Amino acid sequence: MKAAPPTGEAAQAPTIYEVAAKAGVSIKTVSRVLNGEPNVRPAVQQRVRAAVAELGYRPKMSARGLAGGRSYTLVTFLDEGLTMDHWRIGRSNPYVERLQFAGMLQCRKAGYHLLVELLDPASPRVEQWIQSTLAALNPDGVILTPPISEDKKIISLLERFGAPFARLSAIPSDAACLTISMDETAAAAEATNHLIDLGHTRVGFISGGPGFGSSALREQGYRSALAARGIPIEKRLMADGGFTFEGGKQAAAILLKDKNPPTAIFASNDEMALGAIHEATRRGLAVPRDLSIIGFDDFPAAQYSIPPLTSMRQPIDSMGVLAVQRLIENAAKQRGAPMPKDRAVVPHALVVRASTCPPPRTAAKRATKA
Amino acid sequence: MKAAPPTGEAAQAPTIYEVAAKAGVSIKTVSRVLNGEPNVRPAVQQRVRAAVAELGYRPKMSARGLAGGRSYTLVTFLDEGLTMDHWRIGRSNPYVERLQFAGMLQCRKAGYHLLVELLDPASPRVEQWIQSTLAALNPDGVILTPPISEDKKIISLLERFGAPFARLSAIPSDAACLTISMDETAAAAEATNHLIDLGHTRVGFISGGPGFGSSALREQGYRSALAARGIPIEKRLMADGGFTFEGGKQAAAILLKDKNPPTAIFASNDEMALGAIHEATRRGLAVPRDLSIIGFDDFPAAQYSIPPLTSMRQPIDSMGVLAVQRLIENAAKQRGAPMPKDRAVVPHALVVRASTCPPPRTAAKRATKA
DNA sequence: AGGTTGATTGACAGCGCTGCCATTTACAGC
DNA sequence: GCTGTAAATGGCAGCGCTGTCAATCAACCT
Repeated sequence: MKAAPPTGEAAQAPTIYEVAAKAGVSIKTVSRVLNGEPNVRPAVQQRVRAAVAELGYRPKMSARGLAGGRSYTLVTFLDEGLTMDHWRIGRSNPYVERLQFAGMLQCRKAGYHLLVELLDPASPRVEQWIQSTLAALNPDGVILTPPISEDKKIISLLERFGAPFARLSAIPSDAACLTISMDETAAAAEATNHLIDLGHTRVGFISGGPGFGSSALREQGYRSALAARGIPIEKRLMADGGFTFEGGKQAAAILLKDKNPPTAIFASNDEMALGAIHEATRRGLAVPRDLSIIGFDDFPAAQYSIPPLTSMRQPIDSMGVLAVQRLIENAAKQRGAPMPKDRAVVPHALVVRASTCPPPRTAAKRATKA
Repeated sequence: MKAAPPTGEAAQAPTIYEVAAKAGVSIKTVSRVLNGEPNVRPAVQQRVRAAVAELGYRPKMSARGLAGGRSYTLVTFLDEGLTMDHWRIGRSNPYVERLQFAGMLQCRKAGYHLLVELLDPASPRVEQWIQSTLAALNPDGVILTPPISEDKKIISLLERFGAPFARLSAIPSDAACLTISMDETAAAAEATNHLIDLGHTRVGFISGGPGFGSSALREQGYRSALAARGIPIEKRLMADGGFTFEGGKQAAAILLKDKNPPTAIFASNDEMALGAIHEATRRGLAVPRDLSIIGFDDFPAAQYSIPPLTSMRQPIDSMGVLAVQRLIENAAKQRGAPMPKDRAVVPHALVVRASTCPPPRTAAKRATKA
């Protein structure tokens, strides 16, 4: 009487017409209830919900996307080169894994879906690629992971295309987007202080590669912590590890073969810290007895290393959840509108495990093999 | 002249109408070219492709999905409980990670997208949940991972709903679907033989939990290998590790505290093998000198353990690629039709690293602490 | 040359939903 | 009781594509 299904056949999956018929309302009212729009009497809402439940109805994503402009989809862009490298050598990428999963769980709560795409910022056709990808997927929001989250070109492209996006672990810029990160500098300083508090004065530092904004920030934290304690900053106590396990190993090798090696090393991510432990162990140094090592990020692997790694936690899960939340909120509020410039700082925390302790009494006692 | 965009305004993203106008053909012809349908003159194809390239056009997924019934989307179902457990304790799940990534890469090639969903087989509303999820997403195919791939109920549900699906690492059933796996039994036998060939006669076995079809198969391979060599099968040389690190540790503890402990252990997955190494080391046993340990799966972590783990490779990447390929082929051939019952076996391979070697001369020489 | 077949193309109707606008209904206020 | 206003609904036109089927065109027969 109110509305009839256009198809006279028993459909495989129920459509909004069936629900409307069963509830005795128009499809538009069903739509209202489903989308939480106001001005539907409680009694009617109940009837609709009952019909929905009975039919096991769920609106078809593609139909919603086509009609409403909202795709109920969020996309995460990963750096193609970085990801493929990880992939080839069979290393997992905890950052991506945690982020993706946390994001997915959060999306689920809102009936959203999270897609993952690889993006090669160096490709000559990035612009075209981004445009067509956005067109095809029509995502309600985009999540940028490092190092892409720091890429000026990508950022301005996304801005130009008017896509709401969030940048993770990045230095705030004045782009119209949400930037989510921890206070890298403060956290790095705290990590360094942990070592100093333990009694170390020769504290080595392994930095990450350029291209990652956090790299510079963490180094700055290290420097400022030393400076604040009146400890001189020595170039020979610093080496680059490019944020990789191998790089960390090599950097540690350089630091440790010095005539006057550090008694503690702050590696600016866990992978490098693990590499450093590996290298130290290989050289016959006991960690932490002979050499304390602290990492950064507190990736899952940190708790299972030997010895378990002391690290500064970067709350990736929270960042993922927050990004998803805000992106969805934005989409719900004003479809298609870019996300207003904003900044969110998530709290970090020192996680003390077994890879750090006070320095050995006599530094000379250590036996350092070539 | 042939076709005009229905909207008189400059759209944000180009639609098929713009392309058609620019190429001077009807939208249907553009559609044909884009979908590789036959019967379009080469000259016309070229014009269309040029227009597509110039505009950076890509068909909108939702429109395609709505109109054609194909969503260009594949869904992977993960076991909710298992996944959440991994998640909470901060362990990564290499199986899922590799599968998902390999699948994603393969999807990309065909313009497809891979979604990941959590499914709780124990929920009283699974049926409803699956139905509505399939309705909402309308995926062109579903990938089932263990232990869900073994779940009778889920399988029959999927069959009933007519969704084409692939089961990974599962024992073939007579459901209308593709079953992809390695020859678990043969592989397990080969792993066992590797140990026997090395000279071991007391070979322990750590089994996985029930619910995983591969668990029984691997144990069978172990048994048959021993039998084939005339080595008696002893209950005390076997323990259950539930496919987890902790379980592997505990199982190893049980095996090693025996009066006449094994000189080698075959753990039926890498996680347990790593746990076994951990336990052995904790007890003062050197791996592999005092105790050889072989794993199964050859997960990425195997190559980074200390010592690097000898393992039997399960080609998860290939399985993911294959599943995606076949599912897409099926969708292209006959939209909506269930996948014909089929079986694919992917090749395994022994990867010898440093955790296995001949047994010690005198077993009594070993010092086994409680 | 007329007819026939098959290749090539276009017209058009939806797919299932939401946005916009019209309509109806419910309550105030006077 | 009668407008005025806001709350509740319904009607309907698409969103951008693909499927179906009809129309056109070219080459091939007899």
